[in-house]
Amino acid sequence: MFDINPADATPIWKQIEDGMRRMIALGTLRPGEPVPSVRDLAKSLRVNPNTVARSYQRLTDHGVFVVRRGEGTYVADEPTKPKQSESDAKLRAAAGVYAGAALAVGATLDEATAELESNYERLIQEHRRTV
Amino acid sequence: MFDINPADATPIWKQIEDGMRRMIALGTLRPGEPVPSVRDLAKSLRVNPNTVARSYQRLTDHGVFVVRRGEGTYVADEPTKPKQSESDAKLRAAAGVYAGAALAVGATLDEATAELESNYERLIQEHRRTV
Amino acid sequence: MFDINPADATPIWKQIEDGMRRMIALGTLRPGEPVPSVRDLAKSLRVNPNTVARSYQRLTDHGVFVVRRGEGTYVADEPTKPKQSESDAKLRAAAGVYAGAALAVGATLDEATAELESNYERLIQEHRRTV
Amino acid sequence: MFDINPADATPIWKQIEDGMRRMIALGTLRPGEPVPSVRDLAKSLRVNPNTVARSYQRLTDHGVFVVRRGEGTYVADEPTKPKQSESDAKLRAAAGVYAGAALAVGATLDEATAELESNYERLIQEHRRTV
DNA sequence: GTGGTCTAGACCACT
DNA sequence: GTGGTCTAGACCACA
Repeated sequence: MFDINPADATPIWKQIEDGMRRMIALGTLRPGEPVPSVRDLAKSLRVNPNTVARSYQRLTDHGVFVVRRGEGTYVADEPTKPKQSESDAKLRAAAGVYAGAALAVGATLDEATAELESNYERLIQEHRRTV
Repeated sequence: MFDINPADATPIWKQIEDGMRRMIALGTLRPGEPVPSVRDLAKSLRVNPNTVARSYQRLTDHGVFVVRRGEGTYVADEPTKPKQSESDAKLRAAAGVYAGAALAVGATLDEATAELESNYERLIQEHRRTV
Repeated sequence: MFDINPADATPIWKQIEDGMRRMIALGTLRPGEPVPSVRDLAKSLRVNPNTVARSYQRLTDHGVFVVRRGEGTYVADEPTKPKQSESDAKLRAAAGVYAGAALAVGATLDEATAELESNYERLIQEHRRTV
Repeated sequence: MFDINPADATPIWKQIEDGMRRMIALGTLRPGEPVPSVRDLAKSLRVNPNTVARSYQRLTDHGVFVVRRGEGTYVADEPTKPKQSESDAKLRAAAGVYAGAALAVGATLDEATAELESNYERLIQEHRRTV
């Protein structure tokens, strides 16, 4: 569904959580649709099942997923939109980190923007491919 | 010289390392110039000296700083330019993380770019102020 | 696995780092194999875990070790061969120090060579014993 | 008279002390001969005079130098030969360090020996040149 | 004064 | 269990 980068400092459970949110945001995963079982996803991502379970738990807690007991896990019908303010804060924080890294390697704003665009497109393509 | 963001998950020693690299990249800190002593910087950042020492030592190992024993620490005369390939890889990795975060909160490419720009400018301003 | 010599002026963390590199160079530690946990090695060497961690982290930074989060530390699959030029430089520097010491105590080249050989063999034996 | 390598981890005062011992061992500096003044040597080596003074003090303490008040410092008439056992111990320790470094960079015994020889010769040449 | 090393112990996150 | 980070404090060597 998406790739896990073990070298990245980002916790794996967060990479999974973000990956799921991206798929929903992009419409690759639609409200009401089932999501892979913890075990299946763990196997396909070559990751510890506990780690996947942790991500699912968080997504469920946040109302993004719903669990139908005995059936499985599904994307919530009315995926709770995080408050705009929260999303903004997260985006701003992430932007600050990226800008700091770009300046540290001596990249210009143009270079940083170009790299952002290509990665943005790449991620979208990766998710589309999955469909 | 720059700010430490304790809320940021980025380790403090890395924030310091990146901050120093930024100051050099921006020319606020020039080759041959002395950098604050470990103890001074630790005090001004309200951080344990060991943490600052760790950053300094990494920068020294990478040839960005040079130590004159018993005297102090200085910006290297010929600040080793990291290979272009390495800088590119770092930038790409950071861009991937940011793009992923942006998509996860449902931000458009334009929004992500705008946020990047404002943060990029903000960091530059902060460093210039120090002069 | 190897001995730490507290009398030696060489920092402990460097003795550990070099010891690990030797074990890999000698094949006592093979690519992909796990290395002792930080805590275990610290206990067996009777050294503070932080000191061992420092060595491990340097080795990881240099691509000699890889960390699987939450699992443990392993010898990298393709142990990065340091550039020949770097190895040469290190060897030359070390040789210069040794030659200087030998001359300072009035040892002839033959004596210095003999002592080198016996120590070289001794270290190999010590590592082989570990197998 | 000899070179100081500030990059080398060996303390500068020890580099000076060893350098002096080498010059005596090689006969470039003979018993009864005067040695450069602390200030002159400090200037030519581009080193802090305190550092040179420290080396001279140690050499005087060990009976290698003698101070004639108001005149200057001279090589002792009967340079105290360090006990053979002490010299051996020093040589052995230095050999151990060098052997360890050689193995750590994956050098063979032949390579290590060759590098030792060339450095040994180099140092002798450097001292002879000074005459 | 400078940086370097080491210990001790705490806390955290990941698996 | 694993490694990673940070603090606190001590001691040392160097200049």
